[in-house]
Amino acid sequence: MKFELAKTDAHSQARAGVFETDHGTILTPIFMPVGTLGSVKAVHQRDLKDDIQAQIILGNTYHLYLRPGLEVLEQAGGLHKFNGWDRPILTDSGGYQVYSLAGTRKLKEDGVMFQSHIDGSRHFFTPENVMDTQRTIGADIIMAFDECTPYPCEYNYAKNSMRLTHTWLDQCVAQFENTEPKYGYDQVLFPIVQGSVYKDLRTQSAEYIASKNCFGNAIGGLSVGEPIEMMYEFTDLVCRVLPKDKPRYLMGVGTPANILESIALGIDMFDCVMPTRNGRNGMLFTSEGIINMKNEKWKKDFSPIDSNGLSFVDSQYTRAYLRHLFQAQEMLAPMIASLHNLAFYLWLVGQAREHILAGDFTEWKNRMIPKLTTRL
RNA sequence: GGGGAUGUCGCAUAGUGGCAAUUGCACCAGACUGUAAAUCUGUCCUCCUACGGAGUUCGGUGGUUCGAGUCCACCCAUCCCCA
Repeated sequence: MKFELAKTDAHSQARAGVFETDHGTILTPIFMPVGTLGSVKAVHQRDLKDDIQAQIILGNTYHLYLRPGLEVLEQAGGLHKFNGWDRPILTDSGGYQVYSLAGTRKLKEDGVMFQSHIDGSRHFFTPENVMDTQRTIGADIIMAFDECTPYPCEYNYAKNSMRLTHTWLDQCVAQFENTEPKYGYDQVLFPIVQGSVYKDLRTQSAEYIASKNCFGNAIGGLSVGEPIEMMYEFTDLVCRVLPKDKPRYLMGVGTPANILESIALGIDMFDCVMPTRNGRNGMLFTSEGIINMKNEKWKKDFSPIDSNGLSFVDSQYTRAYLRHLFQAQEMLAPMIASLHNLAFYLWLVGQAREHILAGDFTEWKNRMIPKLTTRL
């Protein structure tokens, strides 16, 4: 694998890069649709690939481990073969589930005891077995096992949690280096910066993560409820510490505006459930603003969903019809909305890249932000 | 013509003396940031100085009662059975 910067913006920290994997090239900055269970909810692989040209998608270790399970995934020949997606895949380690499933897990020094949300069965995740699991899933990019701290978070908790994440990282790196890919293509490991919203901890964590000299680096523990300015502040702080020549991944972010602002701070990779989950719930992101498709005001709006949109659904369907589909709870509604939103997110990061290459990124970004946050 | 039953906030329901009144649906609005989410929350009689206050409500009219959706009388409407 290879990551190279094609251009760095003169007026911000934004960068345009080329990330080459055995499953194809990723042009950064990039947005990665989330496909937790091995499927981007409500979206066909064909539409993801041919229509909106997603370059990489996510999967989740915790979910895939529980179902369908490692035996199935291994026999299938890995997740790519199993779900028919032949472009890159990144798997989250389950670190986020340590946070989101706080009610059904027990945190220990050597790992996390999870109680399955599906059948209540107990499972123990360790840095080592999480690496093995991700080897078996066959993700191109593997995430270190971490603890995503909540917000707010006491200093001492954040400090101890960060230390635990670092200890686990050592174990992850060792296990990763002592094992081989299972399906004949390369895999890389990304460690994750934690430290909550404490400057000294974040700095310390970023330095530690950078010292491991992994292929790329990720920032976790943000966008968990803290004020948005705080998220930018800490993204900026961490980016200033992380090496410039390696890809930077801001986990779980975010709104279209969040993404542009974070690109300006030096982030290359994003993932977020927002375009798919909010899409399923009737929210559409467009270049003119945000639409709540369920609102009565679209009842008789027979204009296209998004006249600037690049997906076939944007011109194929009208707002009135899509609202009708949501009202009637037709399955087609979340499908259309998800595809539209993902198309928009990918268009947005693609445009960001174009403007970085053209040298007018900041100007373009500042022009876009007010539109992105408008409520139509 | 005779007998029986029922009328509650859009629809459907709960409520047999303290009730602006249960629940579901619909409607309207909001939330959602490494997915326990095709989910969740709020509003849903009217008005206001709106985590509070005021006014009008349970087919109609009258009555009993400190107090009535609830009890009584009559009326109206609907449904069922027998002619």
